[in-house]
Parts: sequence; C-alpha cells; structure tokens
Amino acid sequence: MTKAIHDHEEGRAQPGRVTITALSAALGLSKSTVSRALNGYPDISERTRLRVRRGAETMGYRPLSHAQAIRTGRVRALGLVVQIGDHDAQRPFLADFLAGISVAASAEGWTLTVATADSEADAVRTMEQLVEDRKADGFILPRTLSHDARVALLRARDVPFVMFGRTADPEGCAWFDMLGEEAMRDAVLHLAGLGHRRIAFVNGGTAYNYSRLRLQGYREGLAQAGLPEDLALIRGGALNTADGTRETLALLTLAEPPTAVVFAVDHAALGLYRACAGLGLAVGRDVSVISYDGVPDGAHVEPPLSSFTVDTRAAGQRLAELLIARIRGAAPETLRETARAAFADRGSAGPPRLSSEALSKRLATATT
Amino acid sequence: MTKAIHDHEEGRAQPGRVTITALSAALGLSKSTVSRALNGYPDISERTRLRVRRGAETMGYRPLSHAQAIRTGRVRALGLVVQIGDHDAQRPFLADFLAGISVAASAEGWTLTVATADSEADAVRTMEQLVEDRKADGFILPRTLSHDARVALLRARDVPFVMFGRTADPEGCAWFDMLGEEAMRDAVLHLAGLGHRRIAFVNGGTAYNYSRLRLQGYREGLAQAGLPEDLALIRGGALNTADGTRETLALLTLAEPPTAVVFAVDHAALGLYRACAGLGLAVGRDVSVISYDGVPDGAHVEPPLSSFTVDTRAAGQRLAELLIARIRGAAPETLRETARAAFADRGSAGPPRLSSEALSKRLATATT
DNA sequence: CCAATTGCCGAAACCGGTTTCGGAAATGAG
DNA sequence: CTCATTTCCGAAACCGGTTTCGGCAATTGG
Repeated sequence: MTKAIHDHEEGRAQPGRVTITALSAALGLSKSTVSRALNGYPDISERTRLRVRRGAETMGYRPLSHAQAIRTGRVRALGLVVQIGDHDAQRPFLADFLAGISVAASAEGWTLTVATADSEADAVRTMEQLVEDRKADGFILPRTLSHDARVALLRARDVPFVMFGRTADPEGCAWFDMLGEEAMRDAVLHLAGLGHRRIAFVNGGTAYNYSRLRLQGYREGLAQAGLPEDLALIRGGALNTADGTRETLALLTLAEPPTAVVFAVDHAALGLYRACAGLGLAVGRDVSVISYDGVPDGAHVEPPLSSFTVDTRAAGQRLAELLIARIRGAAPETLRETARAAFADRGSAGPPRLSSEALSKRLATATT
Repeated sequence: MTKAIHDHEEGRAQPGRVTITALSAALGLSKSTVSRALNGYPDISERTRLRVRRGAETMGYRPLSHAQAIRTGRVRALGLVVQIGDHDAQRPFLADFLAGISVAASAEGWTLTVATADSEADAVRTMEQLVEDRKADGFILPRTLSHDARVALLRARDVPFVMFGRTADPEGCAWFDMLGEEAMRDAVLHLAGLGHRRIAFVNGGTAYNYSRLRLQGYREGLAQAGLPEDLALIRGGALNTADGTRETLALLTLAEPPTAVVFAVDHAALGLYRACAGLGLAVGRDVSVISYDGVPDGAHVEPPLSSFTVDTRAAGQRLAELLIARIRGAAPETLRETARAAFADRGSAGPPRLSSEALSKRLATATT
C-alpha cells in the first residue's frame, strides 16, 4: 500500500555486500574500532590494525563512498567541467585526457564526475551545482584563463582544485602545465638554425593564459637567435584551420613575408597548408612551419606537421594525482609541476629555399 | 588527539545547507511526512504535499543524493565507460556526446560518472566496479557490438542500461540508434540517380553491429536501383584514413573499378581523397564518394565530403533521457528509438565523368 | 605501593535521508 | 449512533558508515 510512485525492484540491501557491521562481527570487534583502524586513527594498536586490514582484504570489504560521505562530506569523486564549443582544438584531446584522469583516479579508488558547459559563466554555475550537491570533492580546470571566474568561485568556496595551465595570480593554486614558452622558443631557434631570418608567430586565443606565455617564448627565441622583432610578423587569435589560413595569407602578402611561421596551435597551423596549396607554395620548402599540440591530424598532411606534442593522457593522469593530494590536504604550493612538450620533427620545417624577397616576388607573379 | 592522519579543514556539516530536518521543523511537520510528500507517496494529502513542495522551494532544500543513496541504493548518476583507442572515429564525437548526456542528466538533477577502458574486457571490469561501488545507477553503452560482453554483465546483474546502437539479441535491451542502413541505401540510390552503375561499398569494423546493418542497407540500395551486386566491390574493416586509402586503392586497381564509393565511416572516406590525390583523380568528378558520420574534418577537404551526418549531441541527450526512464522502472521494450541521419550534400558526389572502362584505362596510363 | 597517565577499545550518538508501523481523526456503512 | 474503514501523519527504526566520549587495563612516576 504505502509505496512510491516509481517503484522498481530495488530498495533492499543487496545480498552479497559485506558491510562494516558484518566485518566487525566477524572479527569480534566493534564497528568503531574497525572504522578507525581502516582510517588510520592513532588510537588503534598496530596488531589490531593489521588484523582488521587483513580481514577487510579477505572478506572483500569496500566501504561505500556515499555512506562515508554522509558524515565526512567527501564522495571520493573528482569533478571535470568540459567547455563545449570553446574551441575545436580541445576535442581531439578529450578522450586521452579523460583516460589519464580515469586511470589515476581509479588507482586510488576515486571516480570522475563529468559535466559540460557552453560558456565560462555556465561552467561556473555547473561547478557550483556539483559542489552544492557534493558530486565532486574537487575539480580539474582545463584551459585556464588569465583571469578565471572558476578559480574565483572555488577559492571563495574553499573547494580544492588543480589547473591544467598556470594563471596570473597563483595564490592558493595548484597546477600542472606544459612549458609552451620553451617549445615556442625552441621552435624559433630550430628555424633560425636552419637559416630562416624572418620567422612569424601566430598565437592562439588571447584570453588563455598559455597565449601570453607562448608569445613570450617566441620573443625569447628571437632574442637568443639574435633576430630582430617585427610586430608585423606577430599575429594571434587563431584557433582553427580557417583562422590559420586567414593569418597565413595575411603574413604572406606582406611586403617582406616570413619564410617560416611558428604556430601556437596545430589546428591553426593546418590552415597554413591550405593557404600554401592555394598559392602554389610547398610547405617545408617554400614556407616552413612548426607548431604545437601534436594533434593526430598533423600526421596526415603532406608533409606531416612538425609539432611539439603534448602527452595529454599523462597530463590528465598527473592532474588527477595532484588533485587527490590537494583534497587530502596537501598545500597548493607543493603541488605545482610543469613538463616539456616533445618535438616531433616530421618535415614541415626545412632550410629556406627562397629568401623573403624572392618569396614576395614569386607571390606577386603567382597572383597576377 | 583522536584525529585522522589526513586532516583538512572539512568534516563538519556546512553551515548554509538546509536539511530535511530543518525543513520539517520550519513546516511543523515530521521528517517522514516531508520525505514522503516529496517522493510522491500516496498517503500524504494533496494540501500537505503542496505546502511541503512550496516550503522546499522557498527554503532551497535539495536532498543530498548520497544521503538518499544509503537507503535507496540510488545515487542519481548515469555511468559511461568510454573505450579508448577503440577506434579513432569515436573521438571527435565524444565532446558532443558528453554534452548531450550532461544536459539531459542535469535537467533531471542527475550527474554523469565517466570512466575509461582500453579493451572490452577492461570496460566490463570497470563497469563492475562502478556498480559495486554504486557510482552509477545505470549505463549508456556506446558502440554496441553484435555480441556484447557488457550487455551480458548488466543483464546478469540486473543493472539498467541503454545502448547507442541495436544488438542481435534485444532481450531486455533499450536503445537509441541511427538508421545507418537507410543512409547507406539512400547513398546508393543518390549515386545511381546521378548515373553511376558501379558503386562500391567500404564498411567499418566488422565486430560492430552497425556494420551488419549498413552493409544490408547498401545491398538494399543496389536492389532498389536495379544494379547487380558485385562482391569485388564490397570491402570492410576500414576505420581510419589509412584504411580508407588502402581500400580505395584496392578498388581502383580492379579490372572494372567503381566510379563511386559509399563509405560507412567518414574518416575512412577521407582516405579516398589521399588515394585520389596520389592517382591524379578529382574527387566528385572522376570518383564520387558519399559517407556517413558527418565529422567536422569532412568539411575541410576539397571538395567537402558529402555525408550523412549524425547529431551526436541529440543522441546523447535522448540516450540519457531513456536511461533515466529505464532506471525509474520503464520497461525496456518501451524504450527503443531510432533516428535518421541527415544528408549533407557537399559536392563529393557528382555524375560520372568517366565510365568504369575509361577510368581503368586512365589509371593504367597514369601509373606507368 | 599508590596515584596519574597512557594505550586501546566499545557504547552510543550522529550524519541526512527513507521506510515501517501504528494510531488518531475523519469518513462511510448499517 | 455505533463500528469498520479510510485518510493522513508522527514516532522510531534503519541504511552504512564516522566520530565522540568514556572506561578498563596496563604502564609510568614518585
């Protein structure tokens, strides 16, 4: 009679599960002793602790995280809010990123709660919900902005988080990041070493913090190579192939066009291929290009795109490990790591066949 | 003194949260009455139920799912185990798929628990863990196989699930699926209508259930167009661009090559572009192609790939809705839906410029 | 040798919900 | 008007854990 509207066959405790009560009974101990033994309280003798551990092992006892959560407030879940349509470059990485997080999380018995959002404001709202409903104990923040509303929220609410990327104000922030600036610097040095004198730079989205750093790396490279900085050769806001094509055309129609271009984003670099194809230029010979990300598509163009590749899976894994440490109480200052991107030299960068002047002349005749 | 090893500042009930006890006190009712009122029990008067609803609304009461779960066994979370490295085609869809699921789930106050696996066996193990730890109340199964170990597990454990795709044995299965067979049939009819007489088919992975259906659709198209079936024109196992290039070359070097090719998978179809480029053939003129999936990359080749596009986001959304209904007790037989893929005619399929014989002859001269 | 600690564990309260059970009041039948 | 049903709600048990509190035994200090 007294029955919920939506009734399934559920509701009763499942038979197989061994609870802490069953375990304590089997061991002849009280629930509280078992609980404290397993959670590392100091007022349990080493002998008992060991006995409890072994008993739990053999009986296959696994505490239900949501039963623990009711008292502790922690559900042993990491949170990730993915911003959709943010920019296309994010997508190919997602599966690998998730794989890395998932592997690190499950190694510690944690899980991953994923939500999506279609704007930064929406992301903040979504995270707020997840925190409110205690669906995650902390968050991984991909694509950190220079001034990030998500960081502000989490700081205010005192929710643990780890950024994939660094930020302007490091106060209370933990992070893992790739050294994009070093990659850009090395790209310039590599091209300069091949003999290029006019090396352009096409940056990604300006709001992202990485853009600032990569531009800085490009400049550092020029300086170390003893090359002058030409503002006409620095462009930005290129996130996808169409953007890349546009920026390439703008660069090549300059009075003194570059003979090599460094891109901050692979997908934009792929646009250079299309621009060159339209102009009858050979990539890697007439125009050289080096980029950053290591997207799979880059291997399928001709010549394959030379790029600093990021191990997204490893990044996800490390981020999850850092976040778990953070949730367990480690100070954010001790949880800051960076890694280098590996240069995959695949042939899109070679010695300049034409000088800037010759290139300019050839383009003038080609387009008329 | 008595303190856990890893102590953060957490542990106490957060101040802002309004519990069911607080709500019931404010209403002058008992906890049990409030609980039953909100959960639709019939032994609560309509007047009281309304009063409770309003009170909950104004006080901002939101039950903690994990507190409910301790008794009900349900955590209001959907589960998704993504198979990594399964095949590349899956990746670009992932973000949209997640977005769809996420949106439908959060509309009902549910969340999404994601894990990854690198094989089917691993996926089964992972799902078992999630069920065991009650991290998900049910699962969405992407990429259904004809004989799926995941289905066997979930059936045995009586865990609700919904498939993205159909399966050989529909017993107890709910699903949402795209009518790939109709798309393949229509592709053949479209090409036949343009004048093509020799139309090849390159299928995807044979283990997937969709492959069986799409092949069937191709055959149906031939039959309806009154064209003979030539086994030499039917190939399979092409999942990525390299596969597609290989299969295209195999087809074009036949004594009687096809003038048009239908692909079951966009990424494989992109391989045809590379094969044609190598052979000096113009896609859409010398060789026509129609494919299936609607991946973004298809829009960036020349001419853009004509493809039956799948609205992955909508699929994810519908799947989540179906799964929630299933978890709430709806019979699986009532939760089976299909949708058509929309044909995006972008120019890679045109009337045959060369006959099969002429094409063969031209290829013979080109390669020597 | 006695008092004060210390080490170790059990009893019980608690977390925030759900569900069972029983009883008072209202309703209907005779 | 009485008695049997309903209708509707409260008290209390319960879910599976964690944490507080207190007590007994063994140790230490003087």
